[in-house]
Amino acid sequence: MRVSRKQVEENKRIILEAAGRLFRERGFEAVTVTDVMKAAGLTHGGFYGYFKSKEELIAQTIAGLQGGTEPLSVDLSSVARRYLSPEHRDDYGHGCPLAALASEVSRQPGAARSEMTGVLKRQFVRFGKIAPGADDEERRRAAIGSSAAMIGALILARMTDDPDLSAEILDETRAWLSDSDPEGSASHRLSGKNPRVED
Amino acid sequence: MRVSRKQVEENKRIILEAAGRLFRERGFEAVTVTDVMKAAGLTHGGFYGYFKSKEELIAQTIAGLQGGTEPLSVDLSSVARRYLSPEHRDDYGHGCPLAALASEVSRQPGAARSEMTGVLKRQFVRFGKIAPGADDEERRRAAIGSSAAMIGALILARMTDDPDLSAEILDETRAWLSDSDPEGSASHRLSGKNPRVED
DNA sequence: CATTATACATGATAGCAATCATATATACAA
DNA sequence: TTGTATATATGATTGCTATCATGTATAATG
Repeated sequence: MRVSRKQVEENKRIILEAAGRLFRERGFEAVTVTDVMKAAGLTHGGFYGYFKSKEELIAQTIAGLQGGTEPLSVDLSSVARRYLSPEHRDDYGHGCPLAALASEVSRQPGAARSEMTGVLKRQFVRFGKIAPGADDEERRRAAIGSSAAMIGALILARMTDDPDLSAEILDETRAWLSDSDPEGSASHRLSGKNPRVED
Repeated sequence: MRVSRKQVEENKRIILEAAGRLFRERGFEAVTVTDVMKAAGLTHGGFYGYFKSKEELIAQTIAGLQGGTEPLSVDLSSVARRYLSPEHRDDYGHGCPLAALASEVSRQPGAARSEMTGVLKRQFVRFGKIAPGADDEERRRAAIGSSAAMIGALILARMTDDPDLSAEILDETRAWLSDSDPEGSASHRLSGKNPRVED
């Protein structure tokens, strides 16, 4: 049965939201078109009215996964505390799309990769604004490095079946990010001076 | 036709090697049993003489993927230079199993996860021996943090379809790892003092 | 050398998933 | 209100993949 135009728009949003959650939870391949439609409260048949193919669904889903675009108002240290928390680790469905999907996207066709590249570029810019560093170059470097460390740590913490090791990865990576150099000075990578953040 | 026992042993090694390469290149799901057997120079039928299931093949493949167990004789900085090189980035098939497969392993059943956990633990121990730090605790922290950063960076560099961004991720993460704190002191995370490494 | 066990090939089987075909109910236009 | 367009449901279809069944050549064994 036909539904209203507003409902169609709403349905598309619901489908993309369901896909975003399911893909992050189970990956692209393990999620079927039927799964997505069912999660959206519809049946599989209507799918091709919305998308040309599953491939297109994947690309559009990634395009919609861009986290908030408003500037972060906290320092990187707070971001790391939340990012590297057990809660985030255990919540694939609502967590960081890069940690959940970057590996799979590597093996996806063009559109998915370019959409996810957009997500990544925005992430670096956002982080660059709050990262410590004397100039823009240093801040961008810190944004890239600490993003890689956080994403890598989350992936590893999710991978292992050893709960102690998983917690250790989160905790030690967080500490290592805040830590400074091996001499134990007071400098902190993530909480150092940053001209753009007021205390 | 039956083959010699030596040949059987050899065939199993060839199958596992082919699987290791194919899985890292394309992931577990995209590689079929037939693909693996063909790459090993056999046909699909014989597969179940070697493995109870594809799941078992995956677990045994991961078990065989443990990189060298001999201690690293270089410092972390050299390791990072090779790990974060374009050559490693482009060689999925022979590269780091953690970067290629950690995300997928998260969604695999128990055996695969525990085998990969073993790979990870050994990696931390190996890195801990050459990581900078005043004591074992600091060195382990550095091993975990820099592993996470390198693996995360490789995953992101492989994901993006923007060649400049990909190179930037590798280069900046390497520099960030060697860099010290935001104040620009002379300390270096990866090349700092390490009592166990002689120059 | 004769017998037996077995590794591998060929060829099902069964199930699942993407995609397509068609029917129907209903929003929308007139 | 009437007619038409279309969103969705139901139900193929097609192709792929894991797994199994069977035959056969040949290594092992005595």
